[in-house]
Amino acid sequence: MTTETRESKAPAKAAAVRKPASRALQKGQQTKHAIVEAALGLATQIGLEGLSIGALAEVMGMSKSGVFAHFGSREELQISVVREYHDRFEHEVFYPAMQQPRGLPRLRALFANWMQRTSAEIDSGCLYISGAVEFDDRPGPVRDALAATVMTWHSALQRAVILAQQCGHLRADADEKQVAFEIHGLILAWHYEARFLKSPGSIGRANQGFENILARYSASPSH
Amino acid sequence: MTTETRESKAPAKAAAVRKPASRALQKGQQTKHAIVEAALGLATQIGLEGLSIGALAEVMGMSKSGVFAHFGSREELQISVVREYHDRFEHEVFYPAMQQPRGLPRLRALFANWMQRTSAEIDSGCLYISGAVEFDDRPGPVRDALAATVMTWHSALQRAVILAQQCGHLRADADEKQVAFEIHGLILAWHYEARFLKSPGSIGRANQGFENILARYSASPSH
DNA sequence: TGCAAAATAGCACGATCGTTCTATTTTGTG
DNA sequence: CACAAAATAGAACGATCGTGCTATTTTGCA
Repeated sequence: MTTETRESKAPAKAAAVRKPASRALQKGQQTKHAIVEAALGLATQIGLEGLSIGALAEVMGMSKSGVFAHFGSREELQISVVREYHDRFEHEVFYPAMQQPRGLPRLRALFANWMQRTSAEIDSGCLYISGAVEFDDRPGPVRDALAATVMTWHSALQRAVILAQQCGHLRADADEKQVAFEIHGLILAWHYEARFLKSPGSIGRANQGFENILARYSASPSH
Repeated sequence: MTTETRESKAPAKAAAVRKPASRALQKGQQTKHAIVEAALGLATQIGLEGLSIGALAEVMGMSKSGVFAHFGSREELQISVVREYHDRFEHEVFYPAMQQPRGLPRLRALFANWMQRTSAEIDSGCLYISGAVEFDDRPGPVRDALAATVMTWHSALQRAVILAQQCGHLRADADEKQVAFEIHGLILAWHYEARFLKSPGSIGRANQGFENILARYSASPSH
């Protein structure tokens, strides 16, 4: 759940030679980050493909070329948005759950944080879901970045399942991919019904479905 | 699972006065249908929003305005595509399953046909899924048509669950919305993993998940 | 075979898109 | 303060979009 070797364009001497405290030619970086944040807000609403530099410039109160110069291409902007989303997802879902003890507590925390994250996205939209639809047959670096990010998260989820098995909380013969698949389905169904169909009660069905999955794969007898 | 009162523009006398057999000013209708079919093919690949009249005209070997004249607006074209998709879904998934006896056989057939349908869409894309993402925060007649169509299908699925309960195949205390929710999640997760992530084995996980759901809500003891 | 009507083509419009180019302003630092 | 470099603005480009307008072709029926 880590992604290294980014921002390779930054000159190495920025970290080597510095005078007062630790600020080195940062004005560009911080407005770039502000642009990415605004772009993420737009992308979660209208999608990565619907994200346009013109609309982004208007939100930022800048000129199109001023925004464009930070990325060099629309694709690079989209990739930056994907990375920003990945970082937020990591900090809001993954890291907090990692502070829970291994096994069921951590798995529950992962699901609860995931639900909470998606809950906030019922109004704004989830980039992992909309991006998957937009780029499922559009090969290129954006799709690769998106898919790599999602698969990193899925691997983390599967690892939590395996740990729960090793702790004796889940049946040892359960397939961690199967468990993660079914959990993923609950999130997707919830997002679909809540955000698109706007059917009430879907959050309860997602939570109930999670309990059903735990009960099925639970190591404890009966129930 | 029926949608009446469509094609209201057709003059009523077309069905009243006819000479030879039963063909009345049909050239326009049949090319319109051909256009909608081609549009559906495009929309399943690049989405309803990505569907452009120019690209559609090129595929059809027609002029832009020639295509446009059949619909009067892009929205009307999109709605026609949604209706065409609905019809196909009905004929490929719903109607064949209705020939199975009530209860588990029919529910299994619904899921199997749904899977088969989605399986064919791993290459082309599913309009109910991509459309939901594209129009989840874009109100208008296209969204309404899409949502109504999906909810019709969900109702049909829930009705099949209730029938299975009445047949004694499923537990009477199960919530049909909960069962349909979990089944829907399996389809969504499969579509996501197969079409976007391209992870192998996801079809088996979807089928396994369905068996898990049936086992959970089965009326028969143990198992 | 004619003739009205339907179907289609051709053209142009304003708007928006990503991108490039060249000025101009702002920044950080000697 | 001065000066180089970074950051931003402004204008323009070709392309594509949906749509309206007017011709032209094709159709169906007397």
